[in-house]
Amino acid sequence: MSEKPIHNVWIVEDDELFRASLEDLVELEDQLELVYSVNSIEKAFEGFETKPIPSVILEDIELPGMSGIEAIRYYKKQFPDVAIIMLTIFDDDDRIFEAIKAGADGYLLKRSSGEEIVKGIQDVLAGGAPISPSIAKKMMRLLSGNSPKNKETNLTKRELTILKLLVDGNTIDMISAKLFISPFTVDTHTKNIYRKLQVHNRSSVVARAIKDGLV
Amino acid sequence: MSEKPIHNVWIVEDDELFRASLEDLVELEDQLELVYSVNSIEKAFEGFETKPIPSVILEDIELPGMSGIEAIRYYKKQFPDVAIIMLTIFDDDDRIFEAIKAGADGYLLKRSSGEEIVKGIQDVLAGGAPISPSIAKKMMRLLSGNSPKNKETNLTKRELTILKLLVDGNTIDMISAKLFISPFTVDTHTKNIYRKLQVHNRSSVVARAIKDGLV
DNA sequence: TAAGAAATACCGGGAACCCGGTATGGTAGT
DNA sequence: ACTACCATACCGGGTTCCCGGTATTTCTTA
Repeated sequence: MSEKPIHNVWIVEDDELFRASLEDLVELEDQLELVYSVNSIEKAFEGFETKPIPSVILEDIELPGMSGIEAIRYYKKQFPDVAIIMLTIFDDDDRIFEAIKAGADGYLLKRSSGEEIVKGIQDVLAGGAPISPSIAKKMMRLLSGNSPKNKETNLTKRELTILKLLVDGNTIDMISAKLFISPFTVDTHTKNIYRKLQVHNRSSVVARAIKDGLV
Repeated sequence: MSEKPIHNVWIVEDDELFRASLEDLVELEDQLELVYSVNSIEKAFEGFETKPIPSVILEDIELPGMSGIEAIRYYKKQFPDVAIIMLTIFDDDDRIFEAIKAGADGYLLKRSSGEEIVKGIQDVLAGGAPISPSIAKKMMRLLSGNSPKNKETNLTKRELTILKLLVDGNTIDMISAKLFISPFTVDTHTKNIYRKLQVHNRSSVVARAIKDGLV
């Protein structure tokens, strides 16, 4: 076996102190080489032609200026094989989902230990996706759809049944036929669902039902 | 501040060797107390009435007999506050998604180090969701991959704008007012959206848009 | 057993939707 | 210059929704 391969690392982080500690972390690892470290996305882009191709980019998601999420797409376009780790202060950041969709490979909290961050870099290089546990919790909620609100909807069984059929695009008459009840009854249930969910039309009820994981 | 709280741990694992090493791991931690360790789900259920309530259950997902995923629901029903960590040999296990939906709190590979498993237990106790990086990769694919058509819906810019407003529950007249265009125009766009997405009513278009991540 | 919730059923009127048309000016590409 | 597409605008007729009511029959549960 020969030497372990060396991996180039870029850092994009505007907090000077935090960036300095990231730099230290990377430099202390033998198999990592810090090749570019900047405080804005705009500067990062300037390195596209001049700096060594990165294997890993560490990027703050809360950067001022251009959205850190938009930037992900550009990095991936420029360097298709790069692994991107987003860093964030907050674990309840709505941008997590956006970043994942844009192609981020990992998602770590800034309050993670240095050890955890280094391990995260190794994980992405091995093809894994390092995720801080509290962020993973968010992701799992998204996947399982059990958003916290869904426990307090106090919809009855019958109302839930009808709600599912509404979400599937059925009209009142269709539901009436499928459940063998009068269309008037379906109408009544529908009105009650609207009242309980505080919406006033079909579109909103469908949107609410899906987003809150009621179906 | 008094002593750190002690957390009860159950282990459900049929591989005798692996179970023994899990037992060792737990027993070596001061704040963890191994209170029940069995090799099948059936036996685990027997402990519902007689054994101390667990804070954490470590369970193999590949157990013979009753599905480990079904078991999750029973544990959660019996002990609503318990944190469940599933253990698996394979990171490409299709049951990952099922387990998450059933309410598992964490998902670790058996090949994880003892250190990582102990950290995982601490993570769930802190309300997080420990996930092995290679499994997290799977999850992220599910999250980002559930909108594959997203790029090829051939909706125009304007149609997308109107679609978003439709999903938010706006009527044609409201959209017309917001975009400063005639309601007839909005109607035309809506018809074109219906045709392109092959749906025939508001509910279906909202459902499609949300589920396919078009909005 | 009395009260309350759930499920059922009905009516009418105004609003909104769905669809099949037709039509025109602008703009991007070949 | 021609084609294709986009965004805009209009009409009419049938369908469906939305909301305000009222009302009866189970269930459940305190």
